[in-house]
Amino acid sequence: MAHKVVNRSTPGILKCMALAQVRDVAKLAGVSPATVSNALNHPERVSASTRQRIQEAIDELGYVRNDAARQLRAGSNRAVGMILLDVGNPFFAEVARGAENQLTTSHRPLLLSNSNQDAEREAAQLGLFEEQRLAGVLVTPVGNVLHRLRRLKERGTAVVIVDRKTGADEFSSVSVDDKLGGRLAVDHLLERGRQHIAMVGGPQNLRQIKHRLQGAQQRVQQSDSATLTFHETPTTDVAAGRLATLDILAKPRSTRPDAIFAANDLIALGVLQELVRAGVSVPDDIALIGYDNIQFSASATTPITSIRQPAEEMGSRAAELLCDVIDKPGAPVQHTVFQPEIVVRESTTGA
Amino acid sequence: MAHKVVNRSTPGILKCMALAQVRDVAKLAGVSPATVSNALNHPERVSASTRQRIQEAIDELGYVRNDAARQLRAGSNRAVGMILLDVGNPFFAEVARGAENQLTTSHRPLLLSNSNQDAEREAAQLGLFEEQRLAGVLVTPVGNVLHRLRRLKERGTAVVIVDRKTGADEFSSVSVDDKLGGRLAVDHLLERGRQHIAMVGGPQNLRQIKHRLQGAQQRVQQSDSATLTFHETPTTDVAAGRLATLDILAKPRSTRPDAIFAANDLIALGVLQELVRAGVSVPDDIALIGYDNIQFSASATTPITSIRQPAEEMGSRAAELLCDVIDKPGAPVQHTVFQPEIVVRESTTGA
DNA sequence: AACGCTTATTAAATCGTTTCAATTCTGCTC
DNA sequence: GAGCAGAATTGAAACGATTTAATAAGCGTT
Repeated sequence: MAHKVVNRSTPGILKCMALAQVRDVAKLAGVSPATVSNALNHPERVSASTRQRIQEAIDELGYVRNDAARQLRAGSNRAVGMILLDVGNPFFAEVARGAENQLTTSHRPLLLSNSNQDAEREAAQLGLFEEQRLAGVLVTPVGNVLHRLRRLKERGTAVVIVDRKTGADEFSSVSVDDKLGGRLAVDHLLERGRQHIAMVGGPQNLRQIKHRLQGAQQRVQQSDSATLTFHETPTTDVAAGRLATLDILAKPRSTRPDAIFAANDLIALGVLQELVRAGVSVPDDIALIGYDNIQFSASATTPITSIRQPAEEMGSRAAELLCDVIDKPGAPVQHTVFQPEIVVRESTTGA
Repeated sequence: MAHKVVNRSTPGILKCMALAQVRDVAKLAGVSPATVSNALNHPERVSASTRQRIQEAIDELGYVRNDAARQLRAGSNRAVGMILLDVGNPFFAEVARGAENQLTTSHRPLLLSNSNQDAEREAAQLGLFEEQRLAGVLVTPVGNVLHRLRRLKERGTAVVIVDRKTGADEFSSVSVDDKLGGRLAVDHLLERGRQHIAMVGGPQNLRQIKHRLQGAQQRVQQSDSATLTFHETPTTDVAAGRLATLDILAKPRSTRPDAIFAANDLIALGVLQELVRAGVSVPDDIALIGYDNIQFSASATTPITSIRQPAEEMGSRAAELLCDVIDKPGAPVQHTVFQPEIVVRESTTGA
């Protein structure tokens, strides 16, 4: 009898089990590819007995679905991507954890990546996400990416902004009132009798930091004696805090601040390290307050007062909003704004 | 004149620019889809003038390649995946950073995810990676996933094990000599005159921790007076360290250890917190040594002596090995074993 | 045994890109 | 201007899954 010639290198199983596909599974189970697909994606459509036979064939062959093909046909991808400003910062790690937990309950894989606060990297990552036709993206914008985000949205990818409220109501967002945070910090310092505050913080093009500074300035202006200076740092890590502190300590003693407000806790830790090394007493000589309330600020040489942001909750809420956007495309955009809280520790109060 | 009927909703640009594809670009640029593809993937095959025309069409339409289709046809994916034990642990974050930097130079996107030391999550992540036919995977195994990794390898996905040398020479790996690390830690404590050491550490099924314990035990056995007890914790975070410490402090004072060896720095920080809170002097009453030398251990209440692992280097080396495996499939497996070093700080020496 | 009616299964079309082989075009030599 | 090499371009066939609409099978009723 004549056989149709099969164009694959047919010895199949023997040759190289690298490429088992639905049709192999189907053949082994004695059904059609369509049935295999149904068994996988709509189990209720296929009888229990064939389902089992198919499962056995799958196990036997070690079949793993080719996601590219699936996606191409399905036209969509369940996964969502998240671009972090900096994985090395425990604050963002915690936000990511919150998002991940939430997404896991929605059975959506999360792809993490980080921009390192580099607009170019961010753009590259967005490009990847775009090419992958992800269901959604969680992003803390660093560069000028609004047009990219718009394009993503037009393409049907949901977008939620994390840790920053965009002016326009284009995207749902999760954020924290950074101006309030800045005010809280300064308020606390003034209450403790400090008058000359130095704020140390990463590049001003980071919205969050700019707002914290603005809040701080507002509060300072309400007092007629207090002063605020801003020491801009190129990055937001421990090293930045150390360098800035060296600068501050190099000044004549008379112009030294009596309090330092660090734009985040990593910077605060750096500041603390150099103050300790220079023999400056915290808080007696200089009080120190950080931002983010990462867990390490509580166990620092001198436990650091900090402005708490509900990191994990922010992540999970962002993920929740994202799922909303994905699942109900018509729904209005939503903004969740969290309130920062001050967590007072020794670095501003003394032992 | 008669037109062939196009099956797409043709108003195209007007209707919804969501779906510009090669054929739209081709039409606008007055060439065939094949040429567009060539312009994108093999620019040298297409003349400068058409290349430019195509580029203009792409910009005009906002065309973004559909990666699923590309992959399906190409059969491969440049991206590599990495499964971290815990993003919240700065050590792993730093390893990831190293890998990411290295991979960026090879123009390979990195997909991060974390298993949270949960075998089930790990398996799920591996499943995703498998379905995506990634070029390679960097993984620190937690569950029993050797068979999955083998399958990945058979399928053509490169695998490199991070932070653990598998017995068999199946996969290239990057690791640190954890037994030596354990010995170094105990050695240092004994040298400082400590005799009764308590090791506090996460689940023993984590290879790294088991090895650190073994190394510690070996060293203790070389002394006839020293003792070592092991306090197993279910996790490897700050909270675990705190809980274990409460247990230790609950014991009668006479049986208290005079030194604690924490299996990592997060645990060490937790231990330190509870010791401080209980008024136990570090290192006078109890010396403390951690592991990983994360940057926060240097700025703790009492700076913590720690065993340094070259995190970033490990990540970049792992990525390098992975690229080797991907690019030269025939090459032999390679193992890079880093040596840990002790970084001495106050927590074992006094001020 | 013919009839509806539900349930299981399948053949064939499709997703959007890349690639191969074939074709057209270009410029150049003799 | 015929002949030709090489470059530029293209039509049509993949890639591997899913889906739709159609077919087959089962099953109780009359």
